[in-house]
Amino acid sequence: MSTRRPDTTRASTEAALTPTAKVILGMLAFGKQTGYDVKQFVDKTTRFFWAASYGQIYPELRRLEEAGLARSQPEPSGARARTVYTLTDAGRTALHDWLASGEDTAWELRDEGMLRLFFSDSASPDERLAIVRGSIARHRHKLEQLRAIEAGAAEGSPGPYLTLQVGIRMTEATIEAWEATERRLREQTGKE
Amino acid sequence: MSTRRPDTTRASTEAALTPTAKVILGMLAFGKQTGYDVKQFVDKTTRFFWAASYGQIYPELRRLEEAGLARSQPEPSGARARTVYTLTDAGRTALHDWLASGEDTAWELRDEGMLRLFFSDSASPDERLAIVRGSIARHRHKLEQLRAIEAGAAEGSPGPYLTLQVGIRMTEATIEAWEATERRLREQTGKE
DNA sequence: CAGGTCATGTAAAGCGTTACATGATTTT
DNA sequence: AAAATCATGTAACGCTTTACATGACCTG
Repeated sequence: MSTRRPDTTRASTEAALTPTAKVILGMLAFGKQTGYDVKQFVDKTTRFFWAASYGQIYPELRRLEEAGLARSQPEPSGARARTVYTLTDAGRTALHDWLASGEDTAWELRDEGMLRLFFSDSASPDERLAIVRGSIARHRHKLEQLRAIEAGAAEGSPGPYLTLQVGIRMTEATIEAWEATERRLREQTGKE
Repeated sequence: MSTRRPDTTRASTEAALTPTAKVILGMLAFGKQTGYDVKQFVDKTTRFFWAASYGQIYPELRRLEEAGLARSQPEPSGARARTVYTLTDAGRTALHDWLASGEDTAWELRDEGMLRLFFSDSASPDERLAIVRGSIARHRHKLEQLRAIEAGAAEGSPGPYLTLQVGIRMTEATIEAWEATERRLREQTGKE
């Protein structure tokens, strides 16, 4: 098995998955059924590193069906409309191909706290300290949320569990990095 | 009823700064002069936590001037067009207000490696390991880039320097977190 | 004189959130 | 009976990248 690049020849006729398609495919494989379902679970789990909104999810579900990666069937609960989605074989393949292809792994961070610190020469020492403390507070809050998930997380499925562990360690370390900065600033200025 | 946005209340008439406005204001305060200049420096420094493209920068510079936060003057170098921007007092104030306001500190991460790990129950153990190793490789590469910046970074201006330190520590810890996951997987499967 | 850098910009497309709108069902 | 949750969707808007287009200046 050589390192097969996405050949234009055959088999790769499929358009690349959109970002939201990736979560949805995964969530459907995970047993999630409706758009609502997917959204709830995203908000409980992946949101820290991969968010999605209804405005993306519902249209994308339809697109996935058009593309033959998912199949929908109406399963109303009483008189309440409800559409259940399942992966097709093509969908399962697409998910697997994406998981197995190490290509173009997106990584993107938008951290306003870091941007503020970067420009903090335009602020007073006290304001700089406030920026640092603000970041610490926010990351601590995030850590609490992650730990809350941890508490209720069965170790049953390794994927989510391992991911949570990485997220927790990353966040702990981020807090430490910011705390080190705080210490540095306090030492320099001798401030409280 | 009209969608009332918090505008016409005098005291803080200024519309909120767009994301790109924040980098630009900071960069101008930092002594950067042209759009090109701003872009080069962003790519060398903040890009890891706050990116910006020409397609945003040039229009935003004009908007900032319209809003009275920046002033432009043509300073061609020879026959080559060149527009130099400077902060106005209002611009300096806006920058400072943003730095000092702890409100709504955006933090957003998009990490495809984590998403893959999350869904890796749909992959084989070997593929899961490959996902983890891919993440490690990518973060190591980023760390190298950060260290390269560090080498050439004068400690002169504390803001950028402190930010770089935070970034380096964060990245180191992220690598460790992923390596711990790799170890865990190797222990479980007894794989190479 | 070729290739790199300086310098400016635009158009189209993609991605994403927010806010709105609707109504059924379940829980308190 | 009210409030929360389940469930689906759209329209408007905002942000961002990508790809294109142009041309001057500098360095080897």
